[in-house]
Amino acid sequence: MIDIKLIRENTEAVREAMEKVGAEPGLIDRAKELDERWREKNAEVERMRARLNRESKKVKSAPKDVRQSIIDDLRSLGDKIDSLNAEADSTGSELRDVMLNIPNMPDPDVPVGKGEEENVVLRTEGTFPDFEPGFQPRPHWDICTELGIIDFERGAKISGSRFYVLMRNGAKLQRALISWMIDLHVSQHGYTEVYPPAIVQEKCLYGTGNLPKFAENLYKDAEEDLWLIPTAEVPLTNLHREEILSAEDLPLCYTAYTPCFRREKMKAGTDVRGIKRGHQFDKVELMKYVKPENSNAELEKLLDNAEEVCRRLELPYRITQMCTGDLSFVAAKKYDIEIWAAGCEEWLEVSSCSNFRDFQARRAEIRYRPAPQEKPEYLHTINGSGLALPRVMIAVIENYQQPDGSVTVPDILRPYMGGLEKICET
RNA sequence: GGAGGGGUGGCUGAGUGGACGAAAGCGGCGGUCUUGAAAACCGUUGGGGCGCAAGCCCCCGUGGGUUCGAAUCCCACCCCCUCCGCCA
Repeated sequence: MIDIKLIRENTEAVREAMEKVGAEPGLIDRAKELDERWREKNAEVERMRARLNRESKKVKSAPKDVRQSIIDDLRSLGDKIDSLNAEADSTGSELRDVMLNIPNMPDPDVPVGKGEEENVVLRTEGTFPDFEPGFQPRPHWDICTELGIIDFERGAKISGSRFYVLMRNGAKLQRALISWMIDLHVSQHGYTEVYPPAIVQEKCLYGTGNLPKFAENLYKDAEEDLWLIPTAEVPLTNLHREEILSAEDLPLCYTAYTPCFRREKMKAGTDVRGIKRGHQFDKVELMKYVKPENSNAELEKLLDNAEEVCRRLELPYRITQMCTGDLSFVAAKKYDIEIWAAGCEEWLEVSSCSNFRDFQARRAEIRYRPAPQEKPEYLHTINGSGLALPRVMIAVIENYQQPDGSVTVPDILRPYMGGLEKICET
């Protein structure tokens, strides 16, 4: 949530920001109006309640003969308060509903643009694979089926479309990547390893901003208030929900491996081949709780930590910055890391690194105390993948493929693969 | 899933209808004393909302209810602990 005070006091600036991200402009006017109405009603309720409290204290010592009439008066005052308070409450919850649907404000340095096509490629890194002249690199679904390390048909048989089964060295490669990435972030970048629940309560998803707007992308338990996480960002951000942290605890840096579940309902029909976009996938996530004044720098560091995975795997990648029109609902600034996959000839998004500023912190009530005795303030949250497994697998398999159909194991992963140098048909 | 016990401020823990946003102790912060530190002593110390301010309102697991008035009484739910059952 953005600060309601911004809407009250800087209405025009908020309107401009909403224009840039392509949000419905009426939301701001609606919020402003509801806020004014709520404050009026609430102030009235509080004035009446003050009177009720004051008079109630007198009842005990009131002379017997007037006592009953005072009580009668107060009872009717109480009834009035109840009904006016109900109005105030419903206005308040209407306001909250509107606020929950207002997206974050973009940072001033985010390029203005309407959509995906106006994102900016900041830089391209690494070297592209050097295949023999005349060799046409193949897509991973062909390579992996032939090697017997991914079984698409049986995945569909068990669970339907957009599911697959990793087999043998395919499963092992994923496991190696997970372990190696976590080790890298813990030992080289100073993150704390976490294994959180992959099923969470609804309020967690409000905290991160997945709800109320994006329910159609999520799986949920039909009977209980429990939802499958679409990313580890959800449990990691809720780890400190409704807490007040002390300044010296910050930054808190977490890394977690979890499965992720997405209904992908909106994307039906696209990317159905291969393992690029499944309903279930695995991810190693990076997440930070930081002081507001450090969030710019911390985002750059997190991006660099995620990039380190690409560098050490020696994969070609590029960094793009999202324009205002392609920012997520919650992000104030966002970079994507995309790895080049030589077989399907695509830049694959393997990480989105975002600064949410206090947007999620406000929703999830995560604060910190700048100094002892000082008032708590909302902190900033930052998050990015480090990295998403299936797409890194695609890139490794397609970029390290050999003309004989085998796949060379990147040097850095060999210790995690029992020394295996090459994945061959088995 | 069944039975019993319990959820109060950073922590321990009192509080069974009005003077309680809450005793006391510990911890934290500030000060006195001291060359410095410790001890001792004094003061201070939860969160939120509205308001220029004075101030007012709300919060004792959560949500309802009773009452002029609820931390305190009633109902429902949640969580934790112990025992039994089941189970990877």
